Amino acid sequence: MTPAAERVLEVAGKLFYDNGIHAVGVEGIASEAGVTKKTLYDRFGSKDALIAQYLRRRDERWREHLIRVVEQRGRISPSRRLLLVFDALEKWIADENPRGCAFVNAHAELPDATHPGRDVIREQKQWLLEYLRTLAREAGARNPRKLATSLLVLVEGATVTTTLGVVPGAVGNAKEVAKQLIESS
Amino acid sequence: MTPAAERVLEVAGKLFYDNGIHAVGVEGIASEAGVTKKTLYDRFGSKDALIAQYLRRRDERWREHLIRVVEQRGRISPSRRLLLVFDALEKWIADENPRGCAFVNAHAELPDATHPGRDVIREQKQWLLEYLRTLAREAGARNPRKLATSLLVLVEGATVTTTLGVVPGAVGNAKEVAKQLIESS
DNA sequence: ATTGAGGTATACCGACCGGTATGGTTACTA
DNA sequence: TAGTAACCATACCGGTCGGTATACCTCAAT
Repeated sequence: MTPAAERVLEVAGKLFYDNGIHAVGVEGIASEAGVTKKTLYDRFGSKDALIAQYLRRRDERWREHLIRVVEQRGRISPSRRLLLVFDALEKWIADENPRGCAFVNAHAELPDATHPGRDVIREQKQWLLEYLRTLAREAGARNPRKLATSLLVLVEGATVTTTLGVVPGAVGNAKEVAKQLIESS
Repeated sequence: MTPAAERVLEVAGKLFYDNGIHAVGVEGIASEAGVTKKTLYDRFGSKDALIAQYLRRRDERWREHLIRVVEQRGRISPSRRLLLVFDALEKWIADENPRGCAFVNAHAELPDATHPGRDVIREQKQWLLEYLRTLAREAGARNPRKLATSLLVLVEGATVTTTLGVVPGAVGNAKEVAKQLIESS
Protein backbone atom coordinates (compact mmCIF):
# COMPACT_ATOMS: atom_id res chain seq x y z
CA MET A 1 0.00 0.00 0.00
CA THR A 2 1.70 3.19 -1.22
CA PRO A 3 1.45 6.44 0.75
CA ALA A 4 -0.94 7.95 -1.80
CA ALA A 5 -3.14 4.85 -1.68
CA GLU A 6 -3.13 5.01 2.10
CA ARG A 7 -4.33 8.60 2.01
CA VAL A 8 -7.03 7.71 -0.50
CA LEU A 9 -8.29 4.87 1.64
CA GLU A 10 -8.35 7.01 4.75
CA VAL A 11 -10.26 9.81 3.05
CA ALA A 12 -12.60 7.37 1.33
CA GLY A 13 -13.36 5.76 4.67
CA LYS A 14 -14.34 9.05 6.21
CA LEU A 15 -16.39 10.31 3.24
CA PHE A 16 -18.15 7.02 2.53
CA TYR A 17 -19.16 6.55 6.12
CA ASP A 18 -20.22 10.14 6.78
CA ASN A 19 -22.12 10.79 3.55
CA GLY A 20 -23.09 7.42 2.18
CA ILE A 21 -21.35 5.60 -0.63
CA HIS A 22 -23.36 6.77 -3.62
CA ALA A 23 -23.24 10.38 -2.47
CA VAL A 24 -19.44 10.48 -2.71
CA GLY A 25 -17.63 10.78 -6.05
CA VAL A 26 -14.16 9.52 -6.84
CA GLU A 27 -13.24 13.04 -7.89
CA GLY A 28 -13.94 14.32 -4.39
CA ILE A 29 -12.02 11.51 -2.74
CA ALA A 30 -9.00 12.07 -4.96
CA SER A 31 -8.87 15.83 -4.45
CA GLU A 32 -9.40 15.58 -0.69
CA ALA A 33 -6.58 13.06 -0.49
CA GLY A 34 -4.33 15.34 -2.56
CA VAL A 35 -4.15 12.78 -5.32
CA THR A 36 -5.12 12.69 -8.97
CA LYS A 37 -7.85 10.44 -10.24
CA LYS A 38 -5.27 8.57 -12.26
CA THR A 39 -3.39 7.57 -9.13
CA LEU A 40 -6.60 6.45 -7.47
CA TYR A 41 -7.48 4.24 -10.43
CA ASP A 42 -3.91 2.94 -10.70
CA ARG A 43 -4.07 1.74 -7.08
CA PHE A 44 -7.67 0.55 -6.73
CA GLY A 45 -8.93 -0.12 -10.25
CA SER A 46 -12.52 0.99 -9.73
CA LYS A 47 -14.84 2.68 -7.29
CA ASP A 48 -16.43 -0.66 -6.44
CA ALA A 49 -13.04 -2.12 -5.52
CA LEU A 50 -12.34 0.94 -3.39
CA ILE A 51 -15.65 0.42 -1.61
CA ALA A 52 -14.70 -3.17 -0.82
CA GLN A 53 -11.32 -2.02 0.50
CA TYR A 54 -13.00 0.61 2.64
CA LEU A 55 -15.21 -2.02 4.24
CA ARG A 56 -12.31 -4.39 4.74
CA ARG A 57 -10.29 -1.72 6.47
CA ARG A 58 -13.15 -0.83 8.74
CA ASP A 59 -13.73 -4.48 9.60
CA GLU A 60 -10.09 -4.77 10.69
CA ARG A 61 -10.41 -1.74 12.93
CA TRP A 62 -13.57 -3.05 14.56
CA ARG A 63 -12.10 -6.49 15.22
CA GLU A 64 -8.98 -5.00 16.78
CA HIS A 65 -11.04 -2.73 18.99
CA LEU A 66 -13.39 -5.49 20.11
CA ILE A 67 -10.61 -7.95 20.86
CA ARG A 68 -8.60 -5.33 22.72
CA VAL A 69 -11.51 -4.62 25.06
CA VAL A 70 -12.70 -8.20 25.52
CA GLU A 71 -9.32 -9.83 25.91
CA GLN A 72 -7.79 -7.29 28.25
CA ARG A 73 -5.54 -8.71 30.93
CA GLY A 74 -6.84 -9.27 34.42
CA ARG A 75 -8.77 -11.90 36.30
CA ILE A 76 -12.07 -11.74 34.49
CA SER A 77 -14.49 -14.64 34.31
CA PRO A 78 -15.50 -15.87 30.84
CA SER A 79 -19.07 -14.76 31.51
CA ARG A 80 -17.93 -11.26 32.27
CA ARG A 81 -15.80 -11.23 29.13
CA LEU A 82 -18.92 -11.92 27.15
CA LEU A 83 -20.49 -8.81 28.64
CA LEU A 84 -17.46 -6.74 27.75
CA VAL A 85 -18.64 -6.99 24.15
CA PHE A 86 -21.29 -4.43 25.00
CA ASP A 87 -18.77 -2.11 26.61
CA ALA A 88 -16.68 -2.34 23.48
CA LEU A 89 -19.74 -1.59 21.39
CA GLU A 90 -20.70 1.45 23.42
CA LYS A 91 -17.23 2.93 23.07
CA TRP A 92 -17.12 2.07 19.37
CA ILE A 93 -20.40 3.82 18.68
CA ALA A 94 -19.36 6.88 20.63
CA ASP A 95 -15.90 7.13 19.06
CA GLU A 96 -16.25 5.96 15.48
CA ASN A 97 -19.78 4.92 14.66
CA PRO A 98 -22.18 7.82 15.18
CA ARG A 99 -23.97 7.05 11.93
CA GLY A 100 -24.58 3.38 12.59
CA CYS A 101 -22.99 0.17 11.46
CA ALA A 102 -21.00 0.82 8.29
CA PHE A 103 -21.82 -2.65 7.03
CA VAL A 104 -25.55 -2.35 7.51
CA ASN A 105 -25.41 1.05 5.82
CA ALA A 106 -23.36 -0.30 2.95
CA HIS A 107 -25.75 -3.21 2.57
CA ALA A 108 -28.55 -0.69 2.14
CA GLU A 109 -26.70 0.94 -0.73
CA LEU A 110 -25.43 -2.19 -2.46
CA PRO A 111 -28.44 -4.24 -3.55
CA ASP A 112 -26.39 -6.18 -6.08
CA ALA A 113 -25.40 -9.41 -4.36
CA THR A 114 -22.39 -9.80 -6.65
CA HIS A 115 -20.84 -6.50 -5.59
CA PRO A 116 -17.35 -7.11 -4.12
CA GLY A 117 -18.34 -5.23 -0.98
CA ARG A 118 -21.11 -7.70 -0.23
CA ASP A 119 -18.59 -10.43 0.54
CA VAL A 120 -16.92 -8.22 3.11
CA ILE A 121 -20.25 -7.45 4.76
CA ARG A 122 -21.11 -11.13 5.02
CA GLU A 123 -17.70 -12.01 6.39
CA GLN A 124 -17.88 -9.28 8.98
CA LYS A 125 -21.14 -10.50 10.51
CA GLN A 126 -20.09 -14.11 10.17
CA TRP A 127 -16.89 -13.43 12.05
CA LEU A 128 -18.70 -11.62 14.85
CA LEU A 129 -21.15 -14.50 15.22
CA GLU A 130 -18.28 -17.00 15.39
CA TYR A 131 -16.43 -14.88 17.91
CA LEU A 132 -19.48 -14.63 20.14
CA ARG A 133 -19.93 -18.37 19.83
CA THR A 134 -16.38 -18.99 20.99
CA LEU A 135 -16.84 -16.68 23.95
CA ALA A 136 -20.15 -18.35 24.78
CA ARG A 137 -18.52 -21.76 24.72
CA GLU A 138 -15.76 -20.56 27.03
CA ALA A 139 -18.39 -19.17 29.34
CA GLY A 140 -19.85 -22.64 29.62
CA ALA A 141 -23.13 -22.06 27.84
CA ARG A 142 -25.19 -25.19 27.26
CA ASN A 143 -26.02 -24.04 23.74
CA PRO A 144 -23.24 -21.67 22.62
CA ARG A 145 -24.59 -21.26 19.10
CA LYS A 146 -28.00 -20.20 20.33
CA LEU A 147 -26.58 -17.82 22.92
CA ALA A 148 -24.27 -16.30 20.31
CA THR A 149 -27.21 -15.73 17.98
CA SER A 150 -29.17 -14.00 20.73
CA LEU A 151 -26.21 -11.81 21.56
CA LEU A 152 -25.67 -10.88 17.92
CA VAL A 153 -29.30 -9.82 17.71
CA LEU A 154 -28.82 -7.69 20.80
CA VAL A 155 -25.62 -6.11 19.48
CA GLU A 156 -27.13 -5.23 16.11
CA GLY A 157 -30.38 -4.04 17.65
CA ALA A 158 -28.58 -1.85 20.15
CA THR A 159 -26.46 -0.32 17.40
CA VAL A 160 -29.42 0.50 15.19
CA THR A 161 -31.65 1.91 17.91
CA THR A 162 -28.85 3.99 19.37
CA THR A 163 -27.77 5.54 16.11
CA LEU A 164 -31.35 6.23 15.05
CA GLY A 165 -31.59 8.27 18.21
CA VAL A 166 -34.79 6.82 19.60
CA VAL A 167 -33.32 5.02 22.57
CA PRO A 168 -30.19 6.62 24.03
CA GLY A 169 -29.52 3.90 26.58
CA ALA A 170 -30.05 0.99 24.23
CA VAL A 171 -26.58 -0.50 24.61
CA GLY A 172 -26.83 -0.56 28.39
CA ASN A 173 -30.28 -2.07 28.08
CA ALA A 174 -29.00 -4.75 25.72
CA LYS A 175 -26.18 -5.51 28.13
CA GLU A 176 -28.65 -6.11 30.93
CA VAL A 177 -30.67 -8.45 28.77
CA ALA A 178 -27.47 -10.23 27.79
CA LYS A 179 -26.53 -10.63 31.44
CA GLN A 180 -29.83 -12.27 32.14
CA LEU A 181 -29.42 -14.57 29.15
CA ILE A 182 -25.92 -15.61 30.14
CA GLU A 183 -26.91 -16.33 33.72
CA SER A 184 -29.80 -18.53 32.66
CA SER A 185 -27.80 -20.50 30.16
CA MET B 1 -53.89 12.13 -4.42
CA THR B 2 -54.49 11.98 -8.18
CA PRO B 3 -54.28 8.67 -10.07
CA ALA B 4 -50.97 9.65 -11.66
CA ALA B 5 -49.52 10.62 -8.29
CA GLU B 6 -50.69 7.32 -6.85
CA ARG B 7 -48.87 5.42 -9.58
CA VAL B 8 -45.73 7.47 -9.06
CA LEU B 9 -45.75 6.79 -5.33
CA GLU B 10 -46.26 3.08 -5.86
CA VAL B 11 -43.43 2.82 -8.37
CA ALA B 12 -41.16 5.02 -6.27
CA GLY B 13 -41.78 2.79 -3.27
CA LYS B 14 -40.72 -0.29 -5.13
CA LEU B 15 -37.68 1.24 -6.82
CA PHE B 16 -36.41 3.13 -3.77
CA TYR B 17 -36.66 0.08 -1.55
CA ASP B 18 -35.21 -2.41 -4.02
CA ASN B 19 -32.34 -0.32 -5.34
CA GLY B 20 -31.63 2.29 -2.73
CA ILE B 21 -32.71 5.91 -2.88
CA HIS B 22 -29.69 7.50 -4.52
CA ALA B 23 -29.50 4.80 -7.17
CA VAL B 24 -32.94 5.67 -8.52
CA GLY B 25 -33.55 8.71 -10.72
CA VAL B 26 -36.76 10.66 -11.06
CA GLU B 27 -36.64 10.01 -14.79
CA GLY B 28 -36.86 6.26 -14.19
CA ILE B 29 -39.68 6.59 -11.69
CA ALA B 30 -41.70 8.78 -14.04
CA SER B 31 -41.29 6.56 -17.08
CA GLU B 32 -42.02 3.36 -15.13
CA ALA B 33 -45.18 4.96 -13.76
CA GLY B 34 -46.22 6.05 -17.26
CA VAL B 35 -46.00 9.69 -16.29
CA THR B 36 -43.97 12.68 -17.44
CA LYS B 37 -41.43 14.31 -15.20
CA LYS B 38 -43.54 17.44 -15.22
CA THR B 39 -46.46 15.60 -13.66
CA LEU B 40 -44.18 14.13 -11.02
CA TYR B 41 -42.84 17.55 -10.11
CA ASP B 42 -46.33 19.11 -10.20
CA ARG B 43 -47.50 16.56 -7.62
CA PHE B 44 -44.49 16.15 -5.35
CA GLY B 45 -42.36 19.24 -5.87
CA SER B 46 -38.96 17.58 -5.48
CA LYS B 47 -37.25 14.22 -5.19
CA ASP B 48 -36.65 14.83 -1.50
CA ALA B 49 -40.36 15.39 -0.92
CA LEU B 50 -41.12 12.22 -2.84
CA ILE B 51 -38.67 10.33 -0.63
CA ALA B 52 -40.46 11.58 2.47
CA GLN B 53 -43.81 10.53 1.01
CA TYR B 54 -42.44 7.12 0.16
CA LEU B 55 -41.35 6.60 3.75
CA ARG B 56 -44.65 7.88 5.11
CA ARG B 57 -46.57 5.46 2.94
CA ARG B 58 -44.42 2.56 4.00
CA ASP B 59 -44.81 3.49 7.64
CA GLU B 60 -48.60 3.37 7.25
CA ARG B 61 -48.45 -0.07 5.69
CA TRP B 62 -46.23 -1.41 8.48
CA ARG B 63 -48.43 -0.03 11.23
CA GLU B 64 -51.54 -1.51 9.67
CA HIS B 65 -49.88 -4.88 9.29
CA LEU B 66 -48.55 -4.92 12.84
CA ILE B 67 -51.83 -3.85 14.40
CA ARG B 68 -53.80 -6.36 12.34
CA VAL B 69 -51.66 -9.24 13.61
CA VAL B 70 -51.35 -8.11 17.23
CA GLU B 71 -54.94 -7.01 17.75
CA GLN B 72 -56.61 -9.96 16.08
CA ARG B 73 -59.80 -11.18 17.70
CA GLY B 74 -59.73 -14.10 20.07
CA ARG B 75 -59.00 -14.76 23.71
CA ILE B 76 -55.33 -13.91 23.83
CA SER B 77 -53.56 -12.80 26.98
CA PRO B 78 -51.77 -9.42 26.87
CA SER B 79 -48.43 -11.19 27.31
CA ARG B 80 -49.07 -13.34 24.28
CA ARG B 81 -50.12 -10.29 22.28
CA LEU B 82 -46.71 -8.83 22.98
CA LEU B 83 -45.15 -11.90 21.44
CA LEU B 84 -47.34 -11.60 18.37
CA VAL B 85 -45.17 -8.61 17.43
CA PHE B 86 -42.48 -11.08 16.40
CA ASP B 87 -44.89 -13.13 14.33
CA ALA B 88 -45.94 -9.95 12.58
CA LEU B 89 -42.29 -9.09 11.99
CA GLU B 90 -41.47 -12.48 10.54
CA LYS B 91 -44.32 -12.26 8.08
CA TRP B 92 -43.46 -8.67 7.22
CA ILE B 93 -39.85 -9.53 6.43
CA ALA B 94 -40.85 -12.51 4.31
CA ASP B 95 -43.56 -10.65 2.39
CA GLU B 96 -42.35 -7.10 1.99
CA ASN B 97 -39.01 -6.54 3.63
CA PRO B 98 -36.38 -8.81 2.09
CA ARG B 99 -33.86 -5.99 1.94
CA GLY B 100 -34.16 -4.90 5.54
CA CYS B 101 -35.89 -2.07 7.32
CA ALA B 102 -36.66 0.68 4.82
CA PHE B 103 -36.14 3.30 7.49
CA VAL B 104 -32.76 2.05 8.60
CA ASN B 105 -31.73 1.87 4.95
CA ALA B 106 -33.03 5.36 4.26
CA HIS B 107 -31.21 6.66 7.32
CA ALA B 108 -28.00 5.27 5.85
CA GLU B 109 -28.55 7.27 2.68
CA LEU B 110 -29.79 10.52 4.23
CA PRO B 111 -27.01 11.86 6.44
CA ASP B 112 -28.50 15.35 6.41
CA ALA B 113 -30.55 15.64 9.60
CA THR B 114 -32.72 18.34 8.04
CA HIS B 115 -33.89 16.13 5.18
CA PRO B 116 -37.70 15.82 5.26
CA GLY B 117 -37.39 12.05 5.27
CA ARG B 118 -35.51 12.07 8.56
CA ASP B 119 -38.60 13.23 10.43
CA VAL B 120 -40.54 10.26 9.10
CA ILE B 121 -37.80 7.87 10.17
CA ARG B 122 -37.74 9.27 13.67
CA GLU B 123 -41.52 9.17 13.96
CA GLN B 124 -41.64 5.58 12.78
CA LYS B 125 -39.28 4.28 15.45
CA GLN B 126 -40.83 6.52 18.08
CA TRP B 127 -44.27 5.18 17.32
CA LEU B 128 -43.11 1.58 17.51
CA LEU B 129 -41.46 2.20 20.85
CA GLU B 130 -44.64 3.81 22.17
CA TYR B 131 -46.77 0.97 20.88
CA LEU B 132 -44.55 -1.62 22.54
CA ARG B 133 -44.73 0.39 25.73
CA THR B 134 -48.50 0.35 25.66
CA LEU B 135 -48.56 -3.39 25.08
CA ALA B 136 -46.01 -3.89 27.86
CA ARG B 137 -48.17 -1.88 30.24
CA GLU B 138 -51.24 -3.91 29.36
CA ALA B 139 -49.20 -7.07 29.94
CA GLY B 140 -48.59 -5.91 33.49
CA ALA B 141 -44.88 -5.24 33.25
CA ARG B 142 -43.34 -3.61 36.29
CA ASN B 143 -41.27 -1.32 34.08
CA PRO B 144 -43.08 -1.00 30.73
CA ARG B 145 -40.67 1.55 29.33
CA LYS B 146 -37.68 -0.65 29.98
CA LEU B 147 -39.35 -3.75 28.61
CA ALA B 148 -40.44 -1.84 25.51
CA THR B 149 -36.88 -0.68 24.93
CA SER B 150 -35.57 -4.23 25.20
CA LEU B 151 -38.19 -5.46 22.79
CA LEU B 152 -37.41 -2.71 20.29
CA VAL B 153 -33.75 -3.71 20.41
CA LEU B 154 -34.76 -7.30 19.74
CA VAL B 155 -37.06 -6.35 16.86
CA GLU B 156 -34.44 -4.18 15.15
CA GLY B 157 -31.67 -6.67 15.78
CA ALA B 158 -33.70 -9.56 14.42
CA THR B 159 -34.56 -7.55 11.31
CA VAL B 160 -30.96 -6.61 10.59
CA THR B 161 -29.46 -10.02 11.21
CA THR B 162 -32.15 -11.77 9.20
CA THR B 163 -31.86 -9.53 6.15
CA LEU B 164 -28.07 -9.63 6.23
CA GLY B 165 -28.45 -13.38 5.88
CA VAL B 166 -26.15 -14.43 8.68
CA VAL B 167 -28.77 -15.83 11.02
CA PRO B 168 -31.83 -17.28 9.31
CA GLY B 169 -33.75 -18.00 12.51
CA ALA B 170 -33.06 -14.68 14.16
CA VAL B 171 -36.69 -13.63 14.53
CA GLY B 172 -37.62 -16.89 16.24
CA ASN B 173 -34.60 -16.51 18.47
CA ALA B 174 -35.56 -12.96 19.37
CA LYS B 175 -39.06 -14.13 20.15
CA GLU B 176 -37.73 -16.68 22.62
CA VAL B 177 -35.61 -14.07 24.33
CA ALA B 178 -38.62 -11.78 24.43
CA LYS B 179 -40.70 -14.50 26.02
CA GLN B 180 -38.13 -14.92 28.74
CA LEU B 181 -38.01 -11.17 29.32
CA ILE B 182 -41.77 -10.88 29.55
CA GLU B 183 -42.10 -13.76 31.99
CA SER B 184 -39.48 -12.33 34.30
CA SER B 185 -40.95 -8.85 34.34
C1' DA C 1 -69.30 28.32 -22.71
C1' DT C 2 -65.29 29.05 -20.13
C1' DT C 3 -62.06 28.01 -17.07
C1' DG C 4 -58.77 25.47 -14.56
C1' DA C 5 -56.92 21.12 -13.07
C1' DG C 6 -54.45 17.18 -14.52
C1' DG C 7 -52.43 15.41 -17.90
C1' DT C 8 -49.16 14.53 -22.40
C1' DA C 9 -44.73 15.20 -25.23
C1' DT C 10 -40.33 17.13 -26.04
C1' DA C 11 -36.55 19.78 -25.33
C1' DC C 12 -33.44 21.91 -22.57
C1' DC C 13 -30.31 23.42 -18.47
C1' DG C 14 -25.79 23.25 -15.79
C1' DA C 15 -23.60 20.03 -13.00
C1' DC C 16 -21.74 15.91 -11.99
C1' DC C 17 -20.87 10.84 -12.66
C1' DG C 18 -17.21 6.87 -13.26
C1' DG C 19 -13.52 6.15 -16.07
C1' DT C 20 -9.70 7.02 -19.62
C1' DA C 21 -5.79 9.31 -22.27
C1' DT C 22 -1.63 11.91 -22.67
C1' DG C 23 2.40 13.51 -20.98
C1' DG C 24 5.70 14.95 -17.65
C1' DT C 25 8.49 14.62 -13.00
C1' DT C 26 10.86 12.41 -9.21
C1' DA C 27 13.37 8.85 -6.92
C1' DC C 28 14.92 4.42 -6.11
C1' DT C 29 17.08 0.29 -8.03
C1' DA C 30 19.04 -3.38 -11.10
C1' DT D 1 22.93 4.51 -16.47
C1' DA D 2 18.87 2.67 -17.92
C1' DG D 3 14.58 1.35 -16.31
C1' DT D 4 10.63 1.41 -13.63
C1' DA D 5 7.21 2.49 -10.06
C1' DA D 6 4.76 6.14 -8.17
C1' DC D 7 3.24 10.04 -8.55
C1' DC D 8 1.70 14.95 -10.74
C1' DA D 9 -1.47 17.96 -14.01
C1' DT D 10 -4.88 18.51 -17.45
C1' DA D 11 -8.12 17.36 -20.56
C1' DC D 12 -11.50 14.55 -22.25
C1' DC D 13 -15.33 10.79 -22.88
C1' DG D 14 -20.44 9.45 -22.98
C1' DG D 15 -23.96 9.32 -19.87
C1' DT D 16 -26.96 10.62 -16.16
C1' DC D 17 -28.45 13.67 -12.49
C1' DG D 18 -32.39 16.84 -10.47
C1' DG D 19 -35.10 20.30 -12.20
C1' DT D 20 -37.38 23.69 -15.61
C1' DA D 21 -39.75 25.55 -19.95
C1' DT D 22 -42.96 25.47 -23.67
C1' DA D 23 -46.87 23.98 -25.88
C1' DC D 24 -50.82 21.26 -26.45
C1' DC D 25 -54.73 18.13 -24.98
C1' DT D 26 -58.95 16.49 -22.29
C1' DC D 27 -62.60 16.81 -19.27
C1' DA D 28 -65.45 17.95 -15.38
C1' DA D 29 -67.44 21.88 -12.81
C1' DT D 30 -69.10 26.52 -12.60
